Amino acid sequence: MRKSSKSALPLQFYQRKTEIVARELLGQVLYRELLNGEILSGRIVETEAYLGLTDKACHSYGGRKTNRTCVMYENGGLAYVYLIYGMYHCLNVVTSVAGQPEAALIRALEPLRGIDFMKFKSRQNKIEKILNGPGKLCKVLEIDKKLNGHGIDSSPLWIGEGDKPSPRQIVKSARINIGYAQEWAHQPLRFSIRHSPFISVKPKA
DNA sequence: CGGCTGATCGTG
DNA sequence: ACGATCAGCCGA
Repeated sequence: MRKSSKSALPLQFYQRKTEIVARELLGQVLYRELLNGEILSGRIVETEAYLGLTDKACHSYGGRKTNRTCVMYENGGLAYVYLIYGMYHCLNVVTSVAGQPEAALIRALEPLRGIDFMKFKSRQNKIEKILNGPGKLCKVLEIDKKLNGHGIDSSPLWIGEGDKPSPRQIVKSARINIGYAQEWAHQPLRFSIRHSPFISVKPKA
């Protein structure tokens, strides 16, 4: 009997302040059911908050509403998946309420279920390096634009309860690779689990 | 370990 | 043109 998505977090979880959601996503578990029925999963260890209209690093900055970004304008709880650098995808969860185009980027996971298969697929034997980056986790979990707009509370892609870190285990730091965002570049909008070997980039001291 | 580079293409 | 990236390669 396969795990159902009944354990998924309710969509209301995402319809709150984006920093809160990004922080509380730490420790929760992302599930992906593949076409062949296989279920892969990983514990979220690193996220980033993107704060919409005023955030120069956010795709919806200044109210940009395009084919790519329009899902961010929906109510929280949908997947926002986009292509980056012509070759990778990034997975976000839309946060806040309709008209507030904000999202939380899932940056790294601790592999849980389907580890052998994920090792094989990523040709990576070190468990810490299988899902430690937004592009890598999308590749291994087969997440692409076909999942854009998918409700994150049901198969084939959902998030369920996991082992949450204590408040003191949560590290806030600057977001990665958004140097162009000027004063927003150094805002502490990245959340990670302290000392986790599964994160993408170690926060500075 | 840290820094640099090319790959590759949808979006604006 | 450029990017919410990554693997590979280089030098220390």
